[in-house]
Amino acid sequence: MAKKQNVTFSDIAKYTNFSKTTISRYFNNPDSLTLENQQIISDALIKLNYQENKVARILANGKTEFVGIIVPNLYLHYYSEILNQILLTYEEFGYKFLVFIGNENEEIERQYIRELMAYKIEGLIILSHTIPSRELADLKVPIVTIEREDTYVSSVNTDNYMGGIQAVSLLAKHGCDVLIHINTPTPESVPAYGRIRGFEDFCRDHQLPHEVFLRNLGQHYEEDQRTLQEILSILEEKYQGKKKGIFVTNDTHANTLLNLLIRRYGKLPPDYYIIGFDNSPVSQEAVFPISTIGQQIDKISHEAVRLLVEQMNEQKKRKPAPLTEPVHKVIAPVLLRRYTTERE
Amino acid sequence: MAKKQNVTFSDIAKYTNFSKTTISRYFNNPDSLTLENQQIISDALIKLNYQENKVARILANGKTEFVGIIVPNLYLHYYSEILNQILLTYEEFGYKFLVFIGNENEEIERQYIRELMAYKIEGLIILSHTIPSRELADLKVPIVTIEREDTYVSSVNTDNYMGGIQAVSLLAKHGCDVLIHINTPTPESVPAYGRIRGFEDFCRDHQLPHEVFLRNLGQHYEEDQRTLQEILSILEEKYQGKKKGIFVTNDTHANTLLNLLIRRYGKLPPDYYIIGFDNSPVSQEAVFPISTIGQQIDKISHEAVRLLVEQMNEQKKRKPAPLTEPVHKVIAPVLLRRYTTERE
DNA sequence: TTGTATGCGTTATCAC
DNA sequence: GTGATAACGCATACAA
Repeated sequence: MAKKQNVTFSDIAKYTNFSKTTISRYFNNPDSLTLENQQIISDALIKLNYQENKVARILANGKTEFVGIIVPNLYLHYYSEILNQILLTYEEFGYKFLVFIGNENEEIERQYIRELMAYKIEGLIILSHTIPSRELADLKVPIVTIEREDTYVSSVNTDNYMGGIQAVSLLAKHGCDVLIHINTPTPESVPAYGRIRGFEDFCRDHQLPHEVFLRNLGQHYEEDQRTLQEILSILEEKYQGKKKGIFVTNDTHANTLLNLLIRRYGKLPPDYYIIGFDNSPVSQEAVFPISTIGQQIDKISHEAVRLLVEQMNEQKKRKPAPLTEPVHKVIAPVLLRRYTTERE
Repeated sequence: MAKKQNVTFSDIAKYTNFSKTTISRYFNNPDSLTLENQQIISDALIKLNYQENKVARILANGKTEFVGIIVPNLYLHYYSEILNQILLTYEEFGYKFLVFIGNENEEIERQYIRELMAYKIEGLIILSHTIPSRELADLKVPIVTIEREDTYVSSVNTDNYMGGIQAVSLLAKHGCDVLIHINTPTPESVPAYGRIRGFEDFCRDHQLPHEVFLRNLGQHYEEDQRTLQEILSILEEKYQGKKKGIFVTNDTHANTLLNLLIRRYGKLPPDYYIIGFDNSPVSQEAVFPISTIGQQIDKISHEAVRLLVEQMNEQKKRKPAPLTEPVHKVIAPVLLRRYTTERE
């Protein structure tokens, strides 16, 4: 028996002696049919083995239910977990996600965006840092960014400033003699800069001895390790005998630092207090669980999609009233005390 | 000035005094136009600010260039890295990816697949374990699975058997008195079962004392830690004074085991040799770098997409000749010797 | 409650 | 090298 082409509304209409319109209505507004006729069509669908075609539907009604996502990478747990949580919102909102990895290349990312636009995405979520928000705002699509420069577009970010305060104040409360912050050089326009500001403001306000190390980290593990070892050597010499409270800007680097100490001393020496940021798995799975400022990734992701859905729904109205001002949502971080600050 | 609707081929045709057909050709077969006319159209596109609409193109020519992916989760680095590598193949092959998180729920995953089919995906990559390959094979789409039961569908897997052999033979070469394998209960149909077989075959063939522990791992870190601690207690008692070579089925658990030893002894005791599996970041970032059997995730992912593209291209021919037999590709793992086996 | 006619934006077929 | 016309499969205004 020759393989038939795809079954369409026409076939079903012919088979059931209804019109295509009625078949369409069966899917989009079943209540407008009699129960009896619903049953007839329902049976026909099974008999003919109908497979719906959403592409045709898109062309007809303009709603793709596609959302584009551009992530810098999935190597960092933070990004993969954000993506994880975003994808899970399909259950709640029904949007399908077209995902691209950013490549850190502006021109390539522009091409990705063009491609996404060609597929008529209804909204866009951006985590990569390359394209300025000024440019993103010009795209005629609702946009939400997460933890990146967001002057001209809506966004969801962790309250990094509060996180910085929480971290350093915990260290201060434990009576550390000197407060250290280790971070990478961060532009002030990036939300994560708030961690540095929070740290510095707190120390200044409370007149506490402190020092900030800004070094390029995050390229390769071995390199990061060397960089952190250098910082450690400086600390050992400069603050010998003092109780050192170290706020590291993420758990991965906090873990590297912890490991350097353990390799040297077989334990975490009593004059070191460490706290990281993110609550990524490594903070729990370290030899000694690392205190950290936990980002609520589930909330961030959910809020980002919710915000986007809101704007996408607005677009679907007869007379859409797009946002006049970008909306910036801020999610509070959570302080998690673990061994590296609470071991006495 | 009123916002115009989307610019279409009609508008361009009108503007340039060509027909829609010619505009279409400009995109799909530019060489069939004179250079002069190409220029005219090219200018018009810019002047009118044309944005291409691939949805309409899909409806007309049937090629969506969509590939569906179902991953169990992105929490495990293995999965997120596979996804990462798969997404990167966009550069090479141009396929767009619609990604779903599997949820470990058969019925939900079936719904995801229906949704993907409704969007006329050209191919499907499956990493989740819930739906039997027998059922997957019935979908009228090219399919490739990765590291899961694959009896009736094409697949790409690591050579787990060889990996098991490599791991245990390294431990044996170091003169371990007893060889231990820690794993979760694994059905024989899952490729990862090869690790157990490799371990057992090697030990049997060389008549080496050995023991396999099959325990439920991978739920929660604390629980895994308890389970591994129990195993450790057994080993300490049963094989006291003996040189123990332990092959753990993944790096995460190998790291947990290592941490338990370090917390107790402040170092890795000389009678313990440990090797993991996967070469995930944690194996490098552990206090002492963990030897491991590295999965070549880049190769696995690339090969999976390549295999899929091959089948998708076949489908596009006038008279497609689908595979009569599923193809099973196997990627060799790589032995990585690090501190936990090489520290003397 | 159901049907008719038309449109969505592109590609394919067949002419010229 | 270019054009007219008919698909592709569904949704929607309007009519009945």
